[in-house]
Amino acid sequence: MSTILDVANLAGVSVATVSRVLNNSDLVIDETRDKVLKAISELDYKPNMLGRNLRRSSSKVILTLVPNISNPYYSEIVKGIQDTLSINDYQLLLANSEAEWDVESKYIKLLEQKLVDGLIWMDATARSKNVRKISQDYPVVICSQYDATDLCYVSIDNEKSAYDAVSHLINQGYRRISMFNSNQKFRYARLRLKGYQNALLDHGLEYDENMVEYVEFDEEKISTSFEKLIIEKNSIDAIFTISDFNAQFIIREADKHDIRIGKDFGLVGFDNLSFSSIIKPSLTTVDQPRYRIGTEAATLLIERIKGHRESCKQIILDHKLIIRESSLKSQN
Amino acid sequence: MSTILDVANLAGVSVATVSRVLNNSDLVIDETRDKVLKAISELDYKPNMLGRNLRRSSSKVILTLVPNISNPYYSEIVKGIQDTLSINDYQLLLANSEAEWDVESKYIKLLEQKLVDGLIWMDATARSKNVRKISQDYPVVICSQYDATDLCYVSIDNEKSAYDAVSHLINQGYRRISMFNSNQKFRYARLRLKGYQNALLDHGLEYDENMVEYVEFDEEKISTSFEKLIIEKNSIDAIFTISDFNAQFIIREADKHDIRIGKDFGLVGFDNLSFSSIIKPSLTTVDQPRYRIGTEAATLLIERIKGHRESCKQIILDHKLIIRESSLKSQN
DNA sequence: GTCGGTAATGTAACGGATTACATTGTTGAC
DNA sequence: GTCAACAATGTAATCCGTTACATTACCGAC
Repeated sequence: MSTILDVANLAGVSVATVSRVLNNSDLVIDETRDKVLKAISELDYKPNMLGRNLRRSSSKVILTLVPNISNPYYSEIVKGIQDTLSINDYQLLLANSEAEWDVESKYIKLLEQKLVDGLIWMDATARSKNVRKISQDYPVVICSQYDATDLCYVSIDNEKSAYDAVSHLINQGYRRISMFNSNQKFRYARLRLKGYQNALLDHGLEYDENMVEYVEFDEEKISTSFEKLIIEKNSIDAIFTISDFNAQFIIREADKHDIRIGKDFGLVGFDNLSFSSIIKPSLTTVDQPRYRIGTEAATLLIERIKGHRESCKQIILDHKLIIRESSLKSQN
Repeated sequence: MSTILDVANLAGVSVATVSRVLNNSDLVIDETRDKVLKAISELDYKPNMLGRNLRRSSSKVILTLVPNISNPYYSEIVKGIQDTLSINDYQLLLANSEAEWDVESKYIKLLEQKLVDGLIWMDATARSKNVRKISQDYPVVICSQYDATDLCYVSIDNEKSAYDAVSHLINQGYRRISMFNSNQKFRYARLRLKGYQNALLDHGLEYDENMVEYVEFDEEKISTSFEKLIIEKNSIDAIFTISDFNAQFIIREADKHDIRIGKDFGLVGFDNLSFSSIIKPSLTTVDQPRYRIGTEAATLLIERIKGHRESCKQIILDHKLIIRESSLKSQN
């Protein structure tokens, strides 16, 4: 593996000149440049970024932490991030955080250790204290809603969107509405729970904590929870679930039990994943401007890296309730 | 941002000693170690990996190129990779290659530039020549089937698996079988096309290139292709498609046209994605041992990095045709 | 012909860690 | 008491680029 010195020697110039050629400085006359380029191609020389980055203390690489890359919700956000970064000459790398602090913290080390220049952190599960600490010390943008003004984040209003979804079910005539939530380590999960509670209370319904199930993104747990609520309690008539991803499993379960979703049973999902319009019944869901979340986050991050301290902003984008078949109610 | 020198000064020792503490050398007496550790925590010192990696010329980071992270097919492979790497003290980063050489080549630079130690390259779309060149020069494992013995790869037998799928349709009684393929830049797509052709010929059916559509993973194109084949030609009675992902859209289209899949129309997908057992009708598909593909690839890569030149192996894992409702045929 | 200015290139410090080798200090054998 | 052996620590070279500053060479103006 050849180094810049090898190139310099072969071309008969100094390393400085080679470096200038590499960095397109206009201080090199064409003749010299040609000699250098010839040497570079002859040796098949590739600059070692470890050296360059050490000197520049920057890598032009951004890391995005995704709790679960197999959840299509995130991929559209990532696309937004990718497009924005690539325009700005940054490269994007992804890491699957599994939504676990142990994993998250390992990847955050890449930031602390200067291997990446910045971090877009989706649905951080770390404690607020940790999140705050890290994002004070390094360029970080969080994709989820926080209440602090000293953090950079992009999100929808999770509480309000859950409120809207549940209110819709109530307005349709459903009364015993369960929530299939995800782990409370997710801030969005806590916020949406609040929205669920408030919607119930505001419409004169009682909040019963036994009606909330915590199921993660796991088919089996959903099946168990569903049976428990349906069979043992035999009383719920609708579910608001944290993700369309879960909703597909709920539909399947309902089917097993001959429960007709969109007729005697209401279902509202979240995220407006592509299949939600395709499955039967089509799924009422809350749409987030996912691509835009990505572009905004990337833009914010780049500003922060450039050092605009004042760029620490909080961006809340609009959500939209998309009403489809699964939340209709037959008049009986 | 403090450096190892700051720590050394504060602790009243040399940088060498600090480095020894950092690397758990047993050449440091407890008293000194304590002083150093105290200084480290006092300064909140984090070793700069750019320095360390430059010296060690290794980053302990592996890159995996995924054509499309939103395709759940890849996520299970990634999980296998992740688990294996993490046991071996490597970190995994992902990149979305969009299955485009322009993007791929940008990320491959990270390898050439020593920012990552190795690459797992899924469904490389680069020309064979490029793939071969890169994988000769750097530690690379390819996840897809190649015919060369000088490459490291892990895959199923794509040709055989397509052959099996199409033979199954024929055995069920379907005769006018179309293939919805993806872009021929994918090697697996070319191999599966071969399998499709051979299955037809071996069963005395004619191969008609107009029966093959190239649709990518795009709902709209699928819709167009479907209508073209169904309405204009009004003659196909089955589809073998390259991915379950596409199959879901085909099901939807068929529904629009009142075509009863699993009765008068056969459909076989590929990959056995989680939803394929859930949708209606449930989908006949080809299962690949995805997690295992990941673990094998990661194991191979680590061996290559360790320098076992002889570790350049080709691994072909077993596939399995999973027969469900979508390929049944009513007796009429 | 001399001088100033500038264009082109070179020299060497630097970034932050690791580590071979050098140094110091301690212990134990004789 | 001397010396070898080894433990603990320090010094400085090294990894590979970048870039401030130094140097050289050439030009035109006077």
